[in-house]
Amino acid sequence: MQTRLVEYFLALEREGHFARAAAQCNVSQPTLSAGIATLESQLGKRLIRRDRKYAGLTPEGEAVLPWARQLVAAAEALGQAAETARGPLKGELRLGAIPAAMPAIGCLATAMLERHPGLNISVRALTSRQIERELAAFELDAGLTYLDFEPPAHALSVPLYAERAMLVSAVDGVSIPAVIDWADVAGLPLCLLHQGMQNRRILDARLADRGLALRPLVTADSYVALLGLVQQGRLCSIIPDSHAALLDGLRWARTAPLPDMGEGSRVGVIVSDSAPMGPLAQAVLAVARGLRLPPGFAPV
Amino acid sequence: MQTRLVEYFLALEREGHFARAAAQCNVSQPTLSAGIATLESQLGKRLIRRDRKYAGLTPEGEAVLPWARQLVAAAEALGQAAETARGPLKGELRLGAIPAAMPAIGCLATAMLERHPGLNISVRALTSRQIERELAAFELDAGLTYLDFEPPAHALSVPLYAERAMLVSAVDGVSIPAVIDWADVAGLPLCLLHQGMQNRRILDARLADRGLALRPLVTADSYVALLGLVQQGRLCSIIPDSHAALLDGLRWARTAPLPDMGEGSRVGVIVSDSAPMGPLAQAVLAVARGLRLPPGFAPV
DNA sequence: AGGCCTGATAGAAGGGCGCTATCAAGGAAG
DNA sequence: CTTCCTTGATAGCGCCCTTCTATCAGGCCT
Repeated sequence: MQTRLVEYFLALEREGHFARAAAQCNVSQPTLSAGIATLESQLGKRLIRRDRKYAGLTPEGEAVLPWARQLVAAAEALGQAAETARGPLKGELRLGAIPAAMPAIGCLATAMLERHPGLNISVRALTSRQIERELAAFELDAGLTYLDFEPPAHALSVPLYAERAMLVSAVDGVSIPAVIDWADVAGLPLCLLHQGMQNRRILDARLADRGLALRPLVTADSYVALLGLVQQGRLCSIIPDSHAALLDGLRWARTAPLPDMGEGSRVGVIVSDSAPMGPLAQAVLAVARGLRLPPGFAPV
Repeated sequence: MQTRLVEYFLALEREGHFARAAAQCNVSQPTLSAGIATLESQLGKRLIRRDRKYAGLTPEGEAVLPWARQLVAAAEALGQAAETARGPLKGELRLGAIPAAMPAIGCLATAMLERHPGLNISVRALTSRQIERELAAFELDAGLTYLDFEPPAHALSVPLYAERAMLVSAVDGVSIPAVIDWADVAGLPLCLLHQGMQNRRILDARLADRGLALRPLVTADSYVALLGLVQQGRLCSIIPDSHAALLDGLRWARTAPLPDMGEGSRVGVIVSDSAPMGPLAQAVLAVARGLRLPPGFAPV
C-alpha cells in the first residue's frame, strides 16, 4: 500500500474531478486514474462511483476515507518527526482561526516564529466548524477558536484570553445613549455576522436567555465588512473587544461597552488529540501556554 | 513513502535483529537491509544505530516510532474497512485479557463468533500494562482488564462485571475458620499473584487501607499455578469469584467468601480511542454492550 | 587460525509507476 | 444533426525502484 496512491484518493475526494485532482498531486491525469485503479484492485473493492464522470464514493470509499486521512497524516508526521527530532522545527504550520480571534493570531504567530525561526506559517480564517473538521481531517495543525460554547471534540486546548463584545458606531452616525441596556441594543439598527458563525450564535444565545432577539439589517461574514457598513453611519455593530485595539487610531469609529453579560467567551488554541501529537502541535501548545498577550486581551 | 518499508522498520525495532526481522516480513535479509537504507535516505536521517550489529534506535528513530505504528495501523485498518464496509467481518480479532478475566473471555469470544461468523479470534493472557501498551501500539484490537484501579489511558471502555475476591483452599489442607476477618487472612499461609499483576496490586492496596499487608509464601503469575499449589494442601490462595465457577466440579477445592471489601473491581472491554475506530473495535464494543454474562459474574 | 554470526554490497531480473498520445462516451451549442 | 468540448480510460513505452542470490568484511568465540 503506497501512501502516494492514498493521496491520489484523497485529492480525488476533495476535488471531485480526476484532472483537477491530478494537477493538485503534480501528476498527469492518466497517472492518477491508474493510481486509483491500482488502489482499488489492491483492496479488491471499487472506491469511486463513476458513470462517465466522477460521481462520489462507494460505501467502501466512505468507510475507507477516515483511515486514508489517518494514513497520510501519519506519513507526513513521520517525516516531520524525523526532521525535527533534534534541531529546529521546519516546514509549514497550518493555523486556522475564527475571524473574531484574528487580532490574537498575530501574537501567536510571531511568538512561534521567534521560538522556531525555521517555520513557515499559513493562517486561514475559518468558522469554528471548519476548524474542527479540518483538524480532524489533518488539514490544519492547530486552530484558534472558542473553547466553551460549542466545545470542539477530540481536541486538546490551551485557553488564551476571554473575549467580550463591544458596540461600535460611527462618530457622526447613529446616536448611542450613554447608558444602554440590552433592549436598547436590540432596538438599534445593527449589522452583524451571519448565523453560520459561532460569535453570532453565542451572542444570540445570550440574548435569548434574556428573552431578546437581534434583528440585524445586514449580515456579513467578516468584521471588515461590518466596519465598512458602520463607517457609512446608518448602522452600528457588535464586535469583539480584541478588535478594539485595531480601531484605536480611527477617527470615525467610536466603541462603547455593552451591558455586562457575565463571563467572556474563552478563546484558545486547540490541536487534534486523535493521534500521537506531532512536533508542530506540541510546539504550538507549548508556545500558547507561555504566551503573554498584550493588554486588551482579558486573561481567562 | 511505502508502507512496506515502515513495516520493515517496525519489525526491526521489535526483533532487534536484521535477519530475524527480515524473516518476519517474509523477505530476505539484504532486502530488509536495503529497505531500511531507503527509508533512512528518504527521511534524510539515520533511524538505526549500528556498530557492527543492531544497537537500538537513534533519537530520530525514537521520534518516528509512534508515527510508524500509526501509519501501518492506518494502512491495515484501511484494508479492513474496505473489506467489511458491507458484508460480514473477516480477519483476525486480537484480544488481550488479564488472567483474572479469562473466565469471561469465553462469553465475549463466543458472542463475537456468533455475531460475526467470519472472524478468527486470538486470545492472549497479558498484564493490564501490556494490554495498555499493545493497544497503543496497535498490536491488539481490544482488551479485557480492570477499568478503575489504574485506569487505562486513551481508551474507550464498556464495563462487563464486577469482580470480588474469594478464598480458596484444599478440603484436607489448611483449616479455615468459618468466619474470618482480614487479619486472619493475613495470617494464613498464602500463595498469590506477584506484584507485577494488577489483581495483586488492588488486593494489596485494599489491605493497606486497613493497615494490613499480605506476605505470601509463594508468588506466581497464573491462577493455574496457584491452584496447583493450593491442591498440595499447605497453602491457600485468593482468586477472583469469576474463577469459582470453574472450580465447581473439583473435589479437593473449597472456596470461602472473604470479608466484604466494598465494591468489586469493575472489569470491562477497552479499545484504543486514539484514531477513528476500526470495524473490529466497533464490533467488540457493540457486542460487549449487549453481552449477558452468566450468573457468577456480578453485574456492575 | 578457523568457524560463526553480524550486517553490507554487487549485479541481474522483474515489476510498478510515470509519461505522452490517443480514444470513447456524453453533453451542449449551432 | 453535426460539431466541439469535457471527462475519464487505454495503449505503449521508459525508467527507476525493489527484490533476489551470491558474496564480502568485521567481530566474537573456541
